[in-house]
Amino acid sequence: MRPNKKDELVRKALTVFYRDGFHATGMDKLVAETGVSKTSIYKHFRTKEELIVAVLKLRDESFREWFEKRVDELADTPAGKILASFDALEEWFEEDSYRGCMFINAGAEYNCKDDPIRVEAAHHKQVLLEYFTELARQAGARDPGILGCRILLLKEGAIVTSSLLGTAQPACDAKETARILLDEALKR
Amino acid sequence: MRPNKKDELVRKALTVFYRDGFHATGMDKLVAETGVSKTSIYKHFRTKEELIVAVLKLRDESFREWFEKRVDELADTPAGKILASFDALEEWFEEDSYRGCMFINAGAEYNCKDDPIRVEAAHHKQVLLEYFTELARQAGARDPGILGCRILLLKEGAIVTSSLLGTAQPACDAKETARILLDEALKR
DNA sequence: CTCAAGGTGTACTGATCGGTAAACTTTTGC
DNA sequence: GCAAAAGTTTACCGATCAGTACACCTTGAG
Repeated sequence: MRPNKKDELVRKALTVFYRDGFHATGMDKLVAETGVSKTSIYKHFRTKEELIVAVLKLRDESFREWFEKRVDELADTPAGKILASFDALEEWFEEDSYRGCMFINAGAEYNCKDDPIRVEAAHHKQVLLEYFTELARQAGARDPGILGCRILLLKEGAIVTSSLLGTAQPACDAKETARILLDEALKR
Repeated sequence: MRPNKKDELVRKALTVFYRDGFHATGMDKLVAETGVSKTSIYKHFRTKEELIVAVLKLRDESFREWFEKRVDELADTPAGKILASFDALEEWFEEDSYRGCMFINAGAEYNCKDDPIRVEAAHHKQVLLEYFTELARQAGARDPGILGCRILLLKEGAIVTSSLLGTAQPACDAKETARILLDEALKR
């Protein structure tokens, strides 16, 4: 299997895991949906967990790439980008395939706190926090770390709420809330 | 099995499902941990899903009972109760057994949008939204519905973040954020 | 005491779980 | 062109999955 075949396996596995969940997706289903035989899968990944970690690494990379690119398209100023984040989220929520945040879902299924899957999920959130904190700094927030935390809270809340309630509305609520926090962080 | 035995089964099943997850908890493990034989379990619940729904109904009831009671103990005024919500959450986050929100976790594992498990999860969030909205109304918020939404976003965000990052800190961040939103909703 | 009714534990079902052994086919290096 | 290496297929492993058949035991009524 050529190296790009491995990437394609991970890419296809990502789709299935995201759609159906981790425990609910057996290796046999993965074989059927990716077209890659089980033996080949186990040539590249020693266990299902290892495959899941690879899937999460890809997800981290591609989600952030998409998100940051979309935010850059939607706004020019740092403050504008913070608000535009929620427009980008809204677009995501409205996709038919939207199934919440894959890292939150992974954390829900793998609870042992030093599980590599959970570590990967925590890492993703940490990197997003740094992204928002950097935007907050560029926007001139009084305390960029605190504003970053707050924006992250709104983002996570919007993801969970929109997923469970089945509406993209929380993205708008979060955006208006972010506007208030931004004002507060810039005044004086 | 006497009726209170059934409740005890659901209570014990709740502990196991919350600790280990839904798909990762087989009926055999449930038999071992509850001391109730499989035959007896299936006398009361036709399927595992039906048992899970019963567990979620109990969780909804007991969580809200604990939460609202704790908030009432911590504050007297409606605005104070909104802020005290995050103190109550912080206490929850610090429990050793804390494993995030059971409804978010359930939604992560059961993605089919009309699955009764998912419906139960959505219902729980809806009821909490009404709780916060009512507090916002009593506090004299300009638009109680909007403030309620925002507080809910903060709560969900804090739950997810504290669960993945393994720290109760997001409860404090969310509380300070709620204070800003409250001020904004009361001014003028 | 007897007998019926309902709750219980044991042992099992076929299906699927994650993972592997070994034969077979394709690709690669020389 | 030919052999070694890499990838694939098929068939299988024991364990566990959700769910059930049935014998057993307890209980309450007469």
